[in-house]
Amino acid sequence: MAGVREARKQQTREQIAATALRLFADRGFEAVSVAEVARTAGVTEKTVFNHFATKEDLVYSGDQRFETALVDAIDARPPGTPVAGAVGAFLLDRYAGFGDDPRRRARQAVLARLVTGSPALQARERQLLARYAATLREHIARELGVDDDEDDLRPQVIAEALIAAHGTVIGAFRRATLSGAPPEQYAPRVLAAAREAFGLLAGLP
Amino acid sequence: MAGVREARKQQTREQIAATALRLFADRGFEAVSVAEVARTAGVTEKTVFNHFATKEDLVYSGDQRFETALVDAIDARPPGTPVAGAVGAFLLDRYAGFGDDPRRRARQAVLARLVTGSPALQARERQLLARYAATLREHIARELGVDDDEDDLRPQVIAEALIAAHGTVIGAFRRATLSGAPPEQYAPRVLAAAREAFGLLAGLP
DNA sequence: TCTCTTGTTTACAGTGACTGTAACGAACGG
DNA sequence: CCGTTCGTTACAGTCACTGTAAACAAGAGA
Repeated sequence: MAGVREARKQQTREQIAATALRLFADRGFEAVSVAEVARTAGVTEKTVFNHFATKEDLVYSGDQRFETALVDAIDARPPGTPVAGAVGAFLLDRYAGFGDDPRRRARQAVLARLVTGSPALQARERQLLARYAATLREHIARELGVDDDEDDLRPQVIAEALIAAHGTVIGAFRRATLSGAPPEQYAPRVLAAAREAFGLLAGLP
Repeated sequence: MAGVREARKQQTREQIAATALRLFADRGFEAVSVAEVARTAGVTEKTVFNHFATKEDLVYSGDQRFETALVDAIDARPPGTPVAGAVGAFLLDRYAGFGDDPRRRARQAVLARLVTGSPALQARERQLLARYAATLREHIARELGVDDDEDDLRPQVIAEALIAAHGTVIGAFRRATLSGAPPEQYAPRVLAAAREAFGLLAGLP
């Protein structure tokens, strides 16, 4: 099971994703066709779609991690802590570490430019956020002792409000990143704004 | 300017939209191609795209009305009332009138089936909600005396939370509609849930 | 080592949403 | 009555994405 085959496959996948991100960064998401990504990566177009269901997935190939981290944070919260509070703390902690790693920060900058320039990627992002919210809802429903799929909308509203705040903060960081200002300057400001934003929702759970 | 031309154009547009909705209702959104809509409506595919930018727009052709109603409700609120409260009241009032008109209710049922069955339409709906939220944000920012485009994220978070609650309620009505139960039965329950949901956000502005 | 199976990639053909352009014809304005 | 405007058509093309069968290399078993 320690396969040469699996390794090759993974390698192909990463090769494709890396090529795609480079091309997109150079010329924009819409201006590069999947065919060109495939050609540049040295594979067939079909192979690209065997690895990535949509063109947008080429950009959001590492999204699974965030959701698992979020769920882990919820499951690891000290007993008695409300889910909403744990989520807020988790997110704020994550923002605080924004751009510690320069490589990561560079990647964020590229992503910021891509997403702000592409409606398709924005749609994809909304879809991701909606998925996070759905996951969150289940956890909150459990905590509140609400039978999910019942007529109580509070879990979903709380979940969506938290995720909306998250999306808003992400957007703020993006705008700040694109402004060209040095991160040391804007990071504290945005972080303070994020704290304030989540403070609004503190009374929720 | 009282044109025969404009009338014809409008007629063509409505003819296309009606045909499309009928076909979609019969066989599902994805199963009907734009080419077929055009053929059935007696026009060219290009004409369809001259009137509707995307296939999804064929379903959401009457969306503008909601946004203007929302804005009107905000502008018409009694002085001193917070925007968030006015919006909540406006939405709750709207839900209360849900399905008064049988024709409207039938249309809602069709839409419910279409949207729950089509990821593309769900994406479109998220986009619409995001636009509403953006509009709301501007109004809330003005009320709070916040320079929009500044580092204060509260207006956007409040706006998105309200719109998220709206989306949640819509979804609840959809699920109830699709359950096949009579509206007299589920409407009060969902309405109560909606009140509770907006009650959560009452402390916001 | 030989062989049979399994899984990844390719070649190829096709669908469907959407765009651009030039031409046609009917309503408009004078 | 005539030139212009504008909605529609005909046509050709791009691009994301799918299905299928064949090529080929890796894994498992004898």
